[in-house]
Amino acid sequence: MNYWLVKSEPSTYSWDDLQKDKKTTWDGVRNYQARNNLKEMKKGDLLLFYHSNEDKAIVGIAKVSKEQFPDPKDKDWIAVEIAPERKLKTPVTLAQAKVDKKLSNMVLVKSSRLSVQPVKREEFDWIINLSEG
DNA sequence: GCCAACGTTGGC
DNA sequence: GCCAACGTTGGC
Repeated sequence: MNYWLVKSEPSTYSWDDLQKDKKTTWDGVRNYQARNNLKEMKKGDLLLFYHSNEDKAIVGIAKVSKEQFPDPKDKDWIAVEIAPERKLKTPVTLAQAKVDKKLSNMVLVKSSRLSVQPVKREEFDWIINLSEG
């Protein structure tokens, strides 16, 4: 079981949109590193759902409901399907992650532009702990 | 809205 | 294959 983080601008597609839709095709990724991460995703893997720009916070947990398939908009790229797992009780902000010793090595902090990134199990668990104690 | 950081493109 | 130019992302 692996853990990931995906980013979305809430004005484009928010956590609430995902909860409303019950599932969504995570397509439109046009970056090789991000694509490689998409390829690694297995059904049942958990994803942190991060709101960039407006919130700059991890707001929910989603899971991979369908493994890689061709991006419907461009067959040279791939997509996965994700479904909401649950909303975090309190969002964990980027500012929190930056100052937290356990999270300061996260890809989110180190390489902020990557839109699909791996998360370590310890990081994932600690984020849940920060959010829900 | 600005701009730094980074990835991609294309001329050589 | 190098690297300058360019476009995009995303924090501030």
